[in-house]
Amino acid sequence: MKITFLDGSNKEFENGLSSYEIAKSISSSLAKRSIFALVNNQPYDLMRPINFDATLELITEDDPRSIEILNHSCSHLMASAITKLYPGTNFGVGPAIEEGFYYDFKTPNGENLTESDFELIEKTMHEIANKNYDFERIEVTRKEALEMFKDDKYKVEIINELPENETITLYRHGDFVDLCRGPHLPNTKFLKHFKLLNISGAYWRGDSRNEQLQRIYGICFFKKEDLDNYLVILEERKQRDHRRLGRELELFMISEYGPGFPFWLPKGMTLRKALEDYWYKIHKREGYQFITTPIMLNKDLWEISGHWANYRENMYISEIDKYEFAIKPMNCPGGILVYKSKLHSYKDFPLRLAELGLVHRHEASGALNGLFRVRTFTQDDAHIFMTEEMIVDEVGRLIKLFDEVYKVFNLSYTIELSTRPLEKYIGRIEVWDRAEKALAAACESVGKEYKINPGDGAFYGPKLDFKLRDSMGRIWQCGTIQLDMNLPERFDITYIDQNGEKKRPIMLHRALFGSLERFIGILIEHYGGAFPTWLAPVQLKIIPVNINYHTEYAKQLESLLLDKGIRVEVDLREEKLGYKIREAQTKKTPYQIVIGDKEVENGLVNVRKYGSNEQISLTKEEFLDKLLKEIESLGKETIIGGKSDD
RNA sequence: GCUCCCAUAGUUCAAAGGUAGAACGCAGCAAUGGUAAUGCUGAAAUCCAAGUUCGAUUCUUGGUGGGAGCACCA
Repeated sequence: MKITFLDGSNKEFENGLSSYEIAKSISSSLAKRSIFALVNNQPYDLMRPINFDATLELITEDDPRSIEILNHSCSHLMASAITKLYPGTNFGVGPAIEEGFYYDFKTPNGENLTESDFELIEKTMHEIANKNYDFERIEVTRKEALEMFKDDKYKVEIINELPENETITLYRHGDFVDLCRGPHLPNTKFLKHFKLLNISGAYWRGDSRNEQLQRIYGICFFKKEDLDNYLVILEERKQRDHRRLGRELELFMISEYGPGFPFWLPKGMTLRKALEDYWYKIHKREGYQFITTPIMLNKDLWEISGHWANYRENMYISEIDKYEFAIKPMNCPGGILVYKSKLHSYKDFPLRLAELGLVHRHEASGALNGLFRVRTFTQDDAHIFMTEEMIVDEVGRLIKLFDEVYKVFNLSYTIELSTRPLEKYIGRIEVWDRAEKALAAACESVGKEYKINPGDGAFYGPKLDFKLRDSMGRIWQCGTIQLDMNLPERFDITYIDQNGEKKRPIMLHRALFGSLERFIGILIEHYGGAFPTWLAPVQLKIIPVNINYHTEYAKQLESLLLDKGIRVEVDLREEKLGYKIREAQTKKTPYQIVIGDKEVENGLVNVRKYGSNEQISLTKEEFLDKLLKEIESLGKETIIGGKSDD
């Protein structure tokens, strides 16, 4: 057989040689370091014989692609250890994931394992791995597979769902055999530096109607230092957690009397207000009009909108004067009432009605998570009414706006286009197809990549979702652009076209931040609490060296800055200078100014930027001018280069 | 909602079947200072309910709240 290598060279080999043997013929150290191979770009076990002309790429442990194989094999190792400790355990699925691996299982007597079992499982894993078992690939028929796994109902279910013509493969190390597509490591000896991280429940096949299995997450690396580094990173992420920073920086709190109902503290409210001001400014520029709609409306309205039928279990409902009222879980019905309050012409389009709308949703208790998932939040919502021809332009314009705003925060994001659900959807398929094409075209028109998320659209229309990442690597939907083919019908909204005829407009929902709560949660973690000056709750701390001699000048400076809208505080406490400096730094105040004799005599300020040890002397006027420029430019122009926490 | 874990001053952590100790923060007093913690003194806590027990904050059960994940979702 002829094997072609990556560099384009090729060589004849005896049929049936494995990648390992081919590697060995080139260099024994290459063979040793190789983890798996890509044969005609298909992942192949290193020891699997090749019987045909093929291209061959050997993947060594230095290649990031090998880490997935390592983790996948480690999940098998864990399963073998659990089987040894709890014979008869049934296994669900056990893949490698972005960070590490997991395996779902159910012990024979249904006893639940806990974190305290990790030590023993890890020890057993090491014992098995140290036997240096080869991972053997075994091909079997469906019948053989069903016979082998007859005691494992999950595996039987999986086997029965494999396509008829697919070769069924098993992998064995030692006496443990698992149904698996592979590929795997050549040998368990690579599995040395792993750690089990957490345990939880997980529904079989990801469906809450099914029974719950146990899931253990773990992670594996080739080198000990990589594992150690990872554990340090986990620790650092905890330091960045917005719930922790929210408390330390006094931004928000959540009381046990209102789970999921955050309180904004003065510092957090200031930050939020800065964000809202920015939001108003750009939306005004983009031609939006602003409204506020009531947070509570009569049940009849929710019956028209369909929420009463479809969303009731998430709504807070109250009876007033014998009528049922619901607190709004969404702003759209209110926005539509505003639209319907007058007759509209095609000349009004696109009509953009924006609202910082406070909504309440009764989310499941287990879903709550700091500011990321709450039961009351403010959506930076807007409803846009237009004709179908306007969709591509308007959505393209929106994507550009979203991009501009996320760039201000240096946030990276991905776009997902969610299409028509397979079952639960309303409207005609042709309309859906056109709408989906329009959203895709809008992305393309502004040169943005998107991933298609088939079947994940809302029942009333397709949508573009903008996903941001938190410090734990979890992805959260923030921005969203949704076409609505339902509410315009239900509310019978119309406009008058060129010919004086009544027509049905297209309606679009969109949110840029998604919710202020979630977005600010993301920002807290993104900046690690060290906000850019324009957002920081306290932008500037003035610290007099001696409160008896320097207070007057400090107060003068304060009123000069306050007058320009700078958020400034003077620290007049009877504490030592070092103490106040330390606090200004731990609270991550963007700028601190120290006022002493030198400054008072010469009308100067001594400035230090957060994260920097550099001190700069400027005149008051010069400093103010630069500070205002920095704030005005949203941080693009800075006074002094300092460490940025992005 | 489900599985597992957790619950002690405002916060972060100790300790114990016989009512609990520290650090930071807070209050008072002293100290007047040049870039990350001045000293002393003080106030301050066992989430709620039932059970076991001579005695429970500790053990058991239930509730409430929190964390990780699943499911659900901005």
